[in-house]
Amino acid sequence: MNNLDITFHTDGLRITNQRKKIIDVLTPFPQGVLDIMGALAKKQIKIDKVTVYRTLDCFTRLGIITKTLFNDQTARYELITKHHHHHLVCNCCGKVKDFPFEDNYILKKVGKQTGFQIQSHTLEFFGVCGKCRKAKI
Amino acid sequence: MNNLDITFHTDGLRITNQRKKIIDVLTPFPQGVLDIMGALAKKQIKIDKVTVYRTLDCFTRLGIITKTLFNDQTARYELITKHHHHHLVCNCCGKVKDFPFEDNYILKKVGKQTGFQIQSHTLEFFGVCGKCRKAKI
DNA sequence: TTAGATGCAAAAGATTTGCATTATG
DNA sequence: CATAATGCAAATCTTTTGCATCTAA
Repeated sequence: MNNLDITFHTDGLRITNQRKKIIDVLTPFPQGVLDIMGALAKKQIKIDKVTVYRTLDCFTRLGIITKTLFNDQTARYELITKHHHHHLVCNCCGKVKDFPFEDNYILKKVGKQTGFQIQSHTLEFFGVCGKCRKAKI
Repeated sequence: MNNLDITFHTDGLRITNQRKKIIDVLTPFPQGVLDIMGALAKKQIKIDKVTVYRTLDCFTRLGIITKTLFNDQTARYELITKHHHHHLVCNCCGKVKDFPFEDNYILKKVGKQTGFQIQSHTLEFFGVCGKCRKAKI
């Protein structure tokens, strides 16, 4: 019995073929539902979009992945890693870069100052990447 | 001639009645399109939703307001103030609190480390506010 | 066997587009 | 008067819901 089993079964959840396939294509890098469907398609796997949405919601509630809204109004999902990081999104080519940022300090500070019990936060940077800047000159 | 005129006219934009009314109800506090429509309705002002969207987009491109996506998948707009701040959103009652955070240092650091030219960033905290926490006990 | 999961169709909700009309500069 | 802005209808896009069927435990 591995960690995944334990996490799932405590909530009466089931490990299905679809869930296994979806977790296989998830990464510690933010992907939209279309990205995920595409990754599945590449492997000749066909899973209904609704199932993908429901699975991602399930994984999010279990704390396996995080959901972040990007500026293009779509949600991105990524596996949670020990080292929490944030993102830089290029407004020009859409490339996404990780940016490690130690935010424990600020999270504690915010909680103390405001009385809020912080459940999640988002920190995203948007701009133009080096390559696109050069291309414009 | 005030600053608003200059900003507008350099782009061949026009100051219309609708734009004046909309700017009147904008605040240095994030509002969704429905909030804005509501604020207008309270003043007996009827402006088409599409016009509101187009106006907000125009103001955003002019740098008068910022657009941020909240966890409920809708965009919020707020007047840009000298003192940039971030938000705490209560997942329970929806209340939004400001949280001042000096981020010049981190912005510069991110730009240097990654070669990105940062254009905007979002930092939002989501959790449960003090009142809702007490209410749950 | 039985409740949770899936897939299809359809709904919902936010935002965008097309186009004829209006009004600013 | 030229053209930017508006309003209406309809389209688009992402995400959610309902429901019959399937399947993991």
